Amino acid sequence: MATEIDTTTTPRIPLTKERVLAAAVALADRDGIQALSMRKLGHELGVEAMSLYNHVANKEAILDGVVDAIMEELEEALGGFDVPSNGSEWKANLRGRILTAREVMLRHKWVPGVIETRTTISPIMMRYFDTSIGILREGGFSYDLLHHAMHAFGSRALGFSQELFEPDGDEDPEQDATVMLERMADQLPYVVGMMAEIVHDDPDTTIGWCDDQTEFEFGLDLILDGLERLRDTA
Amino acid sequence: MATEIDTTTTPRIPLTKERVLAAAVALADRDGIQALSMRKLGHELGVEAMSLYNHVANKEAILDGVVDAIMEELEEALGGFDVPSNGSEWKANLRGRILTAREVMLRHKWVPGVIETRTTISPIMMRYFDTSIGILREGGFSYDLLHHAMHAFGSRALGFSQELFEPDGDEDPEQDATVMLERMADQLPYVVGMMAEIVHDDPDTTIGWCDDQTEFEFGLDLILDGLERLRDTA
DNA sequence: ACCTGAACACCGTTCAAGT
DNA sequence: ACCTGAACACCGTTCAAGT
Repeated sequence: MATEIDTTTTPRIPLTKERVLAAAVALADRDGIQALSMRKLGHELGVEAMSLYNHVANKEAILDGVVDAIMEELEEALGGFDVPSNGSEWKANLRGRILTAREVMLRHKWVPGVIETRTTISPIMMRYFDTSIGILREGGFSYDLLHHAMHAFGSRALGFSQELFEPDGDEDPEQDATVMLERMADQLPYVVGMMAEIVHDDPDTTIGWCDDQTEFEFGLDLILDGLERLRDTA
Repeated sequence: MATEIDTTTTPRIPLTKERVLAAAVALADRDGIQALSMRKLGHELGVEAMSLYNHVANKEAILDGVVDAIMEELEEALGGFDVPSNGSEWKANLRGRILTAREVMLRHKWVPGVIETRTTISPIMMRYFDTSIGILREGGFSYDLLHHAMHAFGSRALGFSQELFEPDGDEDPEQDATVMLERMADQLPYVVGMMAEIVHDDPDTTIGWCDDQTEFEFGLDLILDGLERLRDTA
């Protein structure tokens, strides 16, 4: 492996939980989340898989740990989790914080998938949500409406949204969406109609794929605007 | 296993792809998605795991297949995928279809997780989306706006939303959200404030857990209302 | 206190062999 | 044509043994 430490010349750096988690993040960034196994992670650190158990309880603890490591990266990117004092600017403030979270997630695209498998909320995650809630509260929302709002955001509060059917890297052209579309065109009148216009709007791309950033911001603004309206009519 | 076929008395029903997929759905319904392994599925059918490969290409094909089986169940629940002729009722029609999809997903809670791992859209899924798009189109939406709308719905179009941190069945009380909340109360002023009011609103439950159905419908209506407004101001 | 090697109980999948 | 048994290349994890 490219990043393996040369144990013959390099004096052995003692293993710590922090080093294990940092190596786990690096491994997932480089080779994808499916490459994050105890054996491969051990190999990356120049150690047997079983040695890792001296520093973390089990693999679940590693997955909890890497999510926390990413939350720390987000806290740094935001300059700390704080509720800004200009409460009336809640919309721009929340929007900006969510788009920063999105940047962090785009740097570690495997993180959303791991977050979805977590069953507990860690303290740092809780602090992130606390200040998100705080921004809404200082923006004049009732706790009742703001609670609904947090549910409405869902994963968007953390900067990602479920893009259903993200096409895989290894593309079998025979079961490509384009091929199916041609073959089923008569059964899919509205999809065909939509595609024709999307492609027209975006002449650079052949098959009119979507700009994820634009779509994310569209959905985010739809929710933010809707919440503002509910706040003002309550 | 309770549902295993008694091969000594029952004449052997020939294995087919349909029987394999039906058994896979039943197994996941009963024991959870993690129980759906080739070996266990074979055992359920009174056959070795390797026999399954005579009827499906591999495990991925089984996962594709069970999603399609659920989509067929949805098609039946909806009485077919059709675009109703009363286009002006688009909002109620789309809302009703999505809530029906949600009922199907609640009958098979493991399905959303499987859908999230799919990389291709199957023909039946495509037909579902085609008619969803059709409802919006006949409701007076431009293809451009309706395309954004589909992205904004995300998984909600299929009746589920990413409930972050769904608490697990096996609850370690020490890392329960309640315990952490007490311990971190001073660092989480807004969460504490919100909780105080949510619990007050809902005196039946001790810790003020959320009604997922209510929250799903809130988010859904927020998006539907926002889209209607955009359609009318465009 | 930390690391290792062997082992256990699982995976998905292949392949040659059976009927 | 369909099913089987053995095997391969992986998993996470336990445990006794090393230093």
